[in-house]
Amino acid sequence: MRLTRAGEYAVRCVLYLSSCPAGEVVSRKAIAEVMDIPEQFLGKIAQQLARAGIVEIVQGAKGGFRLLRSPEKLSLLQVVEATIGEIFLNDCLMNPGSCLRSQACAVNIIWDRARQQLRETLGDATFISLLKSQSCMNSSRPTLAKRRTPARTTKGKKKVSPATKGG
Amino acid sequence: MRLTRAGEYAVRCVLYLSSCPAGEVVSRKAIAEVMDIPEQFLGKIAQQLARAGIVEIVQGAKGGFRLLRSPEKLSLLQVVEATIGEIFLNDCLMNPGSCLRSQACAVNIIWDRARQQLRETLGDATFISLLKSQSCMNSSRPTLAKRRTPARTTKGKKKVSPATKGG
DNA sequence: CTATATAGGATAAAAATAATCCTATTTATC
DNA sequence: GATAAATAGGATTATTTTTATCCTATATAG
Repeated sequence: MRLTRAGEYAVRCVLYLSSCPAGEVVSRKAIAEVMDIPEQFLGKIAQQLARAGIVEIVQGAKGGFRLLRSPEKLSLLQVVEATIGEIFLNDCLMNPGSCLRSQACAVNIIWDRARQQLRETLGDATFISLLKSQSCMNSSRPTLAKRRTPARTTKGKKKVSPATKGG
Repeated sequence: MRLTRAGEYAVRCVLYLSSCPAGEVVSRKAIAEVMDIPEQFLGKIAQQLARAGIVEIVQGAKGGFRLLRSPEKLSLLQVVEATIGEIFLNDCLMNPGSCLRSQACAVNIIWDRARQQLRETLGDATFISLLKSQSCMNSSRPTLAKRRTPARTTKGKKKVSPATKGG
């Protein structure tokens, strides 16, 4: 009944991209380090975000991910569902054919109502609104959301030192 | 992000007990057969329902389960949470200590709102209301919810024949 | 006392989740 | 074009969660 870690990582990733200048390519490594996501795993997650048209993956040197959607119009729901699939809360809804109990079933009507509320709540939460208020990043990383991509002036790779990670 | 099968089974079990005369002991086997629940697994689930004070387990010959709570005051939420634990939708809420991102985090505020709505919706759904409207059982089992415990007049065990199961 | 039933610990099987490895391919830069 | 920097993506592995099932013990009705 919980958001998977992949879903959480996806949100973190997009949250970070949303805090960077629009259209900027941010390296996978940087996102992984700053947002505390296993880098290879982030690669997989980004593929799903790319399939959903949320990010663009730029290969090659200086490659990375670019946010394609404006944070004003991108919701938590879109990012989460791009990653874990459409949200359902129970199985009868998921596979109506597999279960004789699906139609006009009072229990499923409740679950369906709950599902709709959940999706509406997540759908109303845009990334711009998440950034405006305190976001996950702020409490653990110093003023991260306000920085404009740390790798801007650095040509070579700038490894985030473990010392500063603790915050 | 879905209700586990154990949770679904628990709901089915209580739904069935709710359809029986108050205080009646219904055998595990009967519940398992009619509601299509693996019998041993139902045993485990019943233990959790018993710990939560929702059912009483009666051992020995003519044993089984008895619903302790009135279906008017018993909610889907209570049964589900007795089985799968308190509902959380993400992990920061679950283990605030383990995650620096928990406090005043916009993302978690959204998840928390969604969680509250979900719990409220499930909490408002009483078993009596589920029985009054079409319930899961009705579409797959003939008028089950209206019957008053089939094992009433039968002394020996009455095995539900596979032929009638198909509906 | 015997048959009927559930308890509950241990264990197993299956599925989902989380991650990692490694080769291939793409791209910027020299 | 060569080279280095990056990601792609299939295959694989590890871990955790879920879903059971086995089996001995124990309780109860008659």
